[in-house]
Amino acid sequence: MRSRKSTVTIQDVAREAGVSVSTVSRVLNKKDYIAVDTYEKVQQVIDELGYTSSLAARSMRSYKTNNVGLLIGDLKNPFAVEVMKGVDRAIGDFGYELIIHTTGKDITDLGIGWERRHVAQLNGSLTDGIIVVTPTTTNLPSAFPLVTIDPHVEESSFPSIISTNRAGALSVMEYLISLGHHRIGFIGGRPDLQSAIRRQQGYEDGLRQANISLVPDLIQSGDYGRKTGAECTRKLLSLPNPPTAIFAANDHSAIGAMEAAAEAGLRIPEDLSLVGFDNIPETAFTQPPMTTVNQSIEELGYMAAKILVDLIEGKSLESKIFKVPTELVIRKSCRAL
Amino acid sequence: MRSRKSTVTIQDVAREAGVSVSTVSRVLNKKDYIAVDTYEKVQQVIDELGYTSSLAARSMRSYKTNNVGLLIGDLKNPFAVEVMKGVDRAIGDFGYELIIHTTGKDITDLGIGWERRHVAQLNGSLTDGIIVVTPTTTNLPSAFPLVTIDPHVEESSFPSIISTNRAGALSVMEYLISLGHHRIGFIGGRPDLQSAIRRQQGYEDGLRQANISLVPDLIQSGDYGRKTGAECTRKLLSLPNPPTAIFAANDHSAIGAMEAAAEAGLRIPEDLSLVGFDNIPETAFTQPPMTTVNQSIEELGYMAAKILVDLIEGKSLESKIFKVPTELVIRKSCRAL
DNA sequence: CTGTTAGCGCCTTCAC
DNA sequence: GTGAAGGCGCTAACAG
Repeated sequence: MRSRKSTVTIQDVAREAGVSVSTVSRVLNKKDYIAVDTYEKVQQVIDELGYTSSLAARSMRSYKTNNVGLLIGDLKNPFAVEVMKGVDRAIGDFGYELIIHTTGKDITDLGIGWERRHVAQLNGSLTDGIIVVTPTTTNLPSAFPLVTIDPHVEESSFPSIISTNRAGALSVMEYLISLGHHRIGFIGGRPDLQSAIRRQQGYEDGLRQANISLVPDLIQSGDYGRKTGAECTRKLLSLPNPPTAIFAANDHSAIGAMEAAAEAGLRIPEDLSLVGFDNIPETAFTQPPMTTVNQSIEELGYMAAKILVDLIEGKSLESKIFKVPTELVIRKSCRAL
Repeated sequence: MRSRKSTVTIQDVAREAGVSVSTVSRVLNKKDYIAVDTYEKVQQVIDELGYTSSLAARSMRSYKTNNVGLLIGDLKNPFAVEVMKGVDRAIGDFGYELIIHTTGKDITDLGIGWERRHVAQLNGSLTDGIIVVTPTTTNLPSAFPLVTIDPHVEESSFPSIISTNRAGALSVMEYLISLGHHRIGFIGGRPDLQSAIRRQQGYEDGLRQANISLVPDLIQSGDYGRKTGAECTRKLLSLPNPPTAIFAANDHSAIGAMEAAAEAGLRIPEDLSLVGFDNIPETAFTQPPMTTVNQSIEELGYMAAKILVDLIEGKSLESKIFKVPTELVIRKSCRAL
């Protein structure tokens, strides 16, 4: 428990400056007219005492905090971290500040209600609006501006920003098929994530579009992890009729696949073509550099913040779903058959 | 400006449940004895209305928020992001929640006072204590628990966690020298950062310890950036008597150095040995894999949080400076002469 | 066990 | 121009 008075409050400033609290409040908010010397006097005392108004008290009264909230379940998730960077850049551009709230716990350890709780906790007091990253529920308070990024559920009552995972995966398939590949293996991601589902859809759509029939054995379900990527690859390679190319649903799996291929004595791209997804920095340095899909997660965050600010400032939105494009990055892990 | 009543408050719950606000407050805080049926009734209303207490109001009264604050100037700094992950993990372990505050602006655009302002803003209202990453000033409010990570200034009035940059750099030098290198180039980091200064000290100490005289030409001052790393390397290589090994103050510079070496037709490690610092993921994938120093920045964050929690809970500290060890990671970018 | 009372620090009327 | 009073949503004392 903390001692009662250790922060300097507006009262202290008022007393020291010999004015009333309301006068101090006025100079703080630079509104209303104030005598120049009063202003200067107060300002000086503020500096002397190192006074700063309490966010809590202020936001309780003023209903406008100039803060944007960002709710992240789990910082261990690199996706969330990347989003955060984008949001951070955006709020800087738009003149807001950012409050990120996390629990440090594994998202799976938290009850269902945590998102709701945290949203309510921030909104209506500390922040003017909130961005929620990959919310697992639609049941969120709707009284305040709220934007979701990559929601798990298809239909959301809030504006949401999503990455064009399906389209990105499709472009991978088109590329691979244009190179002459027909037997293309797929290493799936975590089945509970929308992104993984969409990427697999893209894989299947690509096949369908080229009239190549889908071979269930060629689809392995992974978990976005490196080790699992390697395992899936081993299974794929031990097939009686192994694939000539493998599309991994994310770069980590793809790196695992690369390792498994090396173990099996296979050269990339000569003996096996390989494509990842995400364009994480490591992919530029693998041997050979990996062809992958850049999805600019950071851009997702930026756009979310931009839209939230529009919402806060009362602008009307053109749409409810905003898509951030993905883009194939061709490097050297694939070859034409 | 927001409409007056869009959040459901404790008052609403009280009215709906037919009890007083204090009763609601009691069931919220699970203290004091309450009749079971009253408890259930209130709890039910809370659920129905989806009520959540306002962080702002609560922390204004209770002086204990169970939140730890983390002040980060600039999320573009990977160091800060890594620290953040460690802090996040720690607060999860210790049962706190985390509030991160950033401005999204370039740290250089902010006045000197920003850290002070933000600390005051969080502490004394929202958080029970604060961690400040690489503070540039000692002039911080001291009324509340506060821990700094890698402060720019040598002498700090707060507990600080620092990385053993000097020792890590020294171990690099010992390694290089044990390999028979005498002409060792150094690519410095941003001179305004303590870490950079310390690493350079380690370089110089290593030389001194082995009785190798310091050659000013072999020391290039960089900025932790990849491009600058390449430039410095070009200068180093064009010396009449070029170094046989280069120690770059961070991995990004080292990767730049690798590129410059390739340009010059030099093979690593055959023609030039190279060591970086930080152990960023990319270094495991460079060609050849880079020898570097692992400094576990994440661990810095974890320890900072641990110490802050001790402080908050009134435990006494053994010391004021806490060091997190660094460790040489030997890969394949160096060879014996 | 529960209601009443008093603020936490601040901003916003409304007077003067 | 400036001060006094009221209340934002909540918890902590004190009665009952």
